[in-house]
Amino acid sequence: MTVTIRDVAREAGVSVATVSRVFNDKGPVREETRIRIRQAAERLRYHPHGGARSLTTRRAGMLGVVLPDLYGEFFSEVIRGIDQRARRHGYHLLVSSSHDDRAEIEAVLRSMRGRVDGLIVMSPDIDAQTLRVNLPETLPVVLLNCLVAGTGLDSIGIDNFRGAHGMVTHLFEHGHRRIALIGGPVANHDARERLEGYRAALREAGADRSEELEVTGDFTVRSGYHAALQLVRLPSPPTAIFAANDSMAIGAFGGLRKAGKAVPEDIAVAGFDDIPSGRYMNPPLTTVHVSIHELGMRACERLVGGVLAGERDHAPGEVVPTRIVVRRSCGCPENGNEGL
Amino acid sequence: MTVTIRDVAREAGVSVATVSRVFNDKGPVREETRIRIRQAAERLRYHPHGGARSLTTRRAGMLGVVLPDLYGEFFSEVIRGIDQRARRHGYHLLVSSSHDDRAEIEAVLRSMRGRVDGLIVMSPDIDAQTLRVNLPETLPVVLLNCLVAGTGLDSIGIDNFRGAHGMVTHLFEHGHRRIALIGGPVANHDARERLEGYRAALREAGADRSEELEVTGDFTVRSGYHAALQLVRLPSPPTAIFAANDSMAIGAFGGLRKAGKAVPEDIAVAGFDDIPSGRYMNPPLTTVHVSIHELGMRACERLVGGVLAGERDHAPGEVVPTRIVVRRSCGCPENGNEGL
DNA sequence: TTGTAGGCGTTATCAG
DNA sequence: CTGATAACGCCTACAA
Repeated sequence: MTVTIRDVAREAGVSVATVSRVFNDKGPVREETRIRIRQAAERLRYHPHGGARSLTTRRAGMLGVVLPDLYGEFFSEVIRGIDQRARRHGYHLLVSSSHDDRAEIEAVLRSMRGRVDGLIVMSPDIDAQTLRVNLPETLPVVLLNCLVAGTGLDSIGIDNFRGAHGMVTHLFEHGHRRIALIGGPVANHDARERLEGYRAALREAGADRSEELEVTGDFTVRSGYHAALQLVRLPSPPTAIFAANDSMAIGAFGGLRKAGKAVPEDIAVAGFDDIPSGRYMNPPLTTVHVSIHELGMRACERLVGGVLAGERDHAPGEVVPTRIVVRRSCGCPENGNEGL
Repeated sequence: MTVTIRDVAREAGVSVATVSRVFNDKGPVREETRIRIRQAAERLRYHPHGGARSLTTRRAGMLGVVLPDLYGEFFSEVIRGIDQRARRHGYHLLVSSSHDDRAEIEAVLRSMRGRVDGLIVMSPDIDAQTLRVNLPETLPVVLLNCLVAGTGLDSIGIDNFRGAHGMVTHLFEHGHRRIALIGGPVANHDARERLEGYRAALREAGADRSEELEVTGDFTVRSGYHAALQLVRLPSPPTAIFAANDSMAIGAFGGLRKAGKAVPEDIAVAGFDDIPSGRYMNPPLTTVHVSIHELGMRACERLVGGVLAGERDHAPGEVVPTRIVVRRSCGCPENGNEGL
């Protein structure tokens, strides 16, 4: 059916070993026969079979990426970061979304076995135990934005606490006393850390803290919209809203507009993530910048570093820093040139 | 090193064949031994080796996706659409960005060989000839948004001409006589079709047509920004701007704001693609809706249909339709409930 | 119901 | 420089 190395060998009148040498630039081959083999291969339209190759070399040249979903700018960016680094090291990406379904993620992990040299897993809800059971011990893994609780697994994440803490403090310093939070899903790791950062900042600053100021969303634009509506209807509404991600902040824009409130004149808004479209909003969105792209790159470097070097002594739990980007939506004087 | 089927067989005191049967639910196995094998496998933490398996079964369970880049909402959406369909059919995705570098795309294609059961290729600039040469004949391929010119390759794309034509006509019908275009890269297939749609509509309507109204961008926000600036400075500036994609339209928003022009009061703006963030702009962006997600799904279905059925008689060149979505940025009365 | 053996397409080790 | 040949990990007739 398919044309194999054997066919080429026969066509060129040599052994398979020699053909293999030619296609791998390994070992000596007389120039003359090399050419003959190349020609034979071309004539037959032969292409080496990657799968078979990796069976013998014990190297797949492939990195697995498991994400909860493939939706939105965050994932797009993280994949891009990983990919960029991966190809630099000669790897391809095997991506898969798990939809956070436990059975499905197990299936995904199993199917990765024997196809990838390493794995980057982002699955905010899955417990690390499930990971271990479904993976061969020898497969290097880097966790992305997950709980690390005691597992020996390497990981990398965002400095959520500091980011949220910093933003809330910023709002406080600019006069806001009632600062509301539109939080993410309670089960989500990042969301929890951002919530804690928010609370800690409020506590330290001595600002209002009440349950009614904490609304829970699910990271979607829609949920931000509704949350904002809910907040403005409060007897004593907030003067500032901090959304746990940009999508919800953008949704909040819509809700506030709907409610006849101007941003930032009536209510200040800030987000988290710094997704690309945030800066093109009107007003441009103040947010906590996370270099998602860099997060992906670092995760990949970490994995490849581990794979190649077989190191086991990274400090597990690397955290990438965040940075506050002040644009117009919080009504504070902008501190940089974050325009076009 | 790694634990293989042989180890399990030994541990359970059976032959490899029996172990294989258990793991594939194929052929009869006594319940008792089945359990014994399962336990042995668990004890040894055995996981079947996908690569080896696909070597014998001649099925990789994997679909290759080759994209020019992984940047932005378009690619994110298209991958998502493909993935959703792929997993429904039991396939995983092997994604790779080619960066439109000819040498690199060849490397990618070669490395896909023997790892995937089919390929979805989006590479607006690569000629189909390059594809053929670098791929085994037997590998099913679906082209995405590419030139199809005579190649026997299956393909799917967007109805760019009709979309652009429709939007320009819409603007004309609402009183605009000087309608500018911010076009995409000349080498890009979609961009060319959109340009033609724009010109045809202008011609048919009898609106102004002049070179100065056609500015070339590169599909980035930044290029839209500069293009808009250039257009407003014209001696006789346009009353409407049609950008060949949403990103450039969003950039145009910025440029017009900078120039002190109000959208849509001073100048109407429309885009193409209907990326998610467009609807959260202020004003919300009028655009040509393309179901990118669906584009991905259809491409995948097409591929899988071909792979499974071995059909060779699709009508090649399927085109997914577009739809005009009127929001506030063009200043026309909205025709639907495209709000939140 | 289970085992044996050949093969999937490559690479790698040794002899020639 | 080149050629046999044994892996690589698994599946699948065919035989028992």
